[in-house]
Amino acid sequence: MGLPNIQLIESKKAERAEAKSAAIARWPCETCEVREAGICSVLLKIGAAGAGIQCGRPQQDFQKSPPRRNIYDADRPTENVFIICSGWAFRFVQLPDGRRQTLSILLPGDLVSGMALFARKLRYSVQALTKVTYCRLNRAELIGSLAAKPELLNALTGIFVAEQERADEAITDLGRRSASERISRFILHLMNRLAERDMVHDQSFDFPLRQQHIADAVGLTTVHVSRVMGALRQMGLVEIGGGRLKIHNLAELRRIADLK
Amino acid sequence: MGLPNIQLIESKKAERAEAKSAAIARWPCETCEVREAGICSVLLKIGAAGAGIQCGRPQQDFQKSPPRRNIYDADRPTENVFIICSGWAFRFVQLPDGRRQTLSILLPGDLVSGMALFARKLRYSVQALTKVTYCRLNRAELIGSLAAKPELLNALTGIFVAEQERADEAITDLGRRSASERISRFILHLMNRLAERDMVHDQSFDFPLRQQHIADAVGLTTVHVSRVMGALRQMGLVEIGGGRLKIHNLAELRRIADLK
DNA sequence: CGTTGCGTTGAGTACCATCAACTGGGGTGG
DNA sequence: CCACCCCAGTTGATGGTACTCAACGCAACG
Repeated sequence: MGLPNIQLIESKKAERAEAKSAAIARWPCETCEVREAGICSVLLKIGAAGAGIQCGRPQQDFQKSPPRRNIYDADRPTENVFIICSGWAFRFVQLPDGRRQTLSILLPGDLVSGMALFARKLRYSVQALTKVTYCRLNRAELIGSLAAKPELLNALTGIFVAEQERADEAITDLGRRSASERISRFILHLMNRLAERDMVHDQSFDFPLRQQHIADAVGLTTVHVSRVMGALRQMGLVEIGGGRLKIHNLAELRRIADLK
Repeated sequence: MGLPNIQLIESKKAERAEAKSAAIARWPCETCEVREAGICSVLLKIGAAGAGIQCGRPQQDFQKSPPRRNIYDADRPTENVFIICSGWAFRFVQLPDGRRQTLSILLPGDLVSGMALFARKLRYSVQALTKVTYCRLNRAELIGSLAAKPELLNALTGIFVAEQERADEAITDLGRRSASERISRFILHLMNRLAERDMVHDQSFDFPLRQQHIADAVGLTTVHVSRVMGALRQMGLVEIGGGRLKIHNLAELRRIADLK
């Protein structure tokens, strides 16, 4: 009784493994590490229910981008909505004279922006910061399934509210806070979002940003970012290197950031 | 044939006038000057159709506020959503140390904020800037009628997108633009919004803002606002007085504002 | 006629930008 | 292997924008 059963189990395992690797090719969501984050969990649930999103059109709907390439250019009409699957990206505006402001950093599981659902053209561009894989969804299709799927509507309103609150916070930071406040808040905010994705361990996390990216996000110059970050490092609050950031003195960093 | 008819007409006129003044007491929307602006037109259409919004519960749902009083205090739970009927208001955050940032100026016809629909507590406060009348709608009721009323959903998504775009613009302004750019953009943006309400004539419009309000909106101090506005005045671009602002050189102001 | 709120102006300063030089690491090609 | 370059970051010097503190004018108001 022993051996045959074991063989059976092994062969089933192999079957499943095969099925899985086939699925990987067709459907990266199956193995996605952040599939429970953000809007994806809802989309997958709906997709599983059979009716809803046609996320499964395979080759076209999952894209890759190398670092520093624009995923979307401002004001270009598109029928797609983007979700970041892996890697980091950011959404930004560039003024004619070259000044640049990034509006938000996009992490795995993030919808590029809620308003992308309801507008064919966006005022900002989206650029890959690391190697990025992202998912393109058809806007009209998504909106169509919105009326019939209250969970989706709920998830979206949640995303809208969060985005708007974050925007209000950014306005306050840029309007009224000093450079060191802005930078330490930026770091802590990033850590919180990564922690939600279980991407922080031992107060240390991946940090692929150049100082230029930080500067564009907090409205400063790279030179000044260098000075402030240097000070934070010298005070023993953070340590940066090898594409990672580690926080050594969270309490003090939070104090500087004027948090809680 | 002549006289009797005229009397009839006159008496009907009187009837209608009576009915109208009764309606004013119960339902200020009837005579609202901005009833076609923003979300109100949709709400009124739905209300007229009979089923939807119970905007007509009279005495409780229309409120007045004197200047400088908070209509809503940050983080206080509420079941209401606000719409500004007349007068100016603004939504702002106040940091513990007293620094203040206004997030948006609210004009007649404005929904206080789209996210107010989906959150019981808001991170910002709302304050009357002039004498204000505003309408309180029940949040749950409004959301309830949302599924059944696609026009309402459309209007709301439009408002969401506009708010988010405005927020992105504010982030860019505060992060990357100089004081004079910010102030001239602020003025021009305000003029555009007032023009949509037909409240601009001869490039002149009501301007009840103190320099403190401008400073809080554009992230500067009152002293610096005074200097920059003084310069704009001295260059002959604008004229301020008697609670009104008049633009004398639109082209040059737009140039300074880096618009178009 | 004192008070209060708002705007203006001046002097001095802090913060952050700008310009420029220099370092160190990583890749590339000779 | 080394020379070279490029990129990111650092550091210094200098300057400008905007802040702080303070005084004053002015109009509205009780």
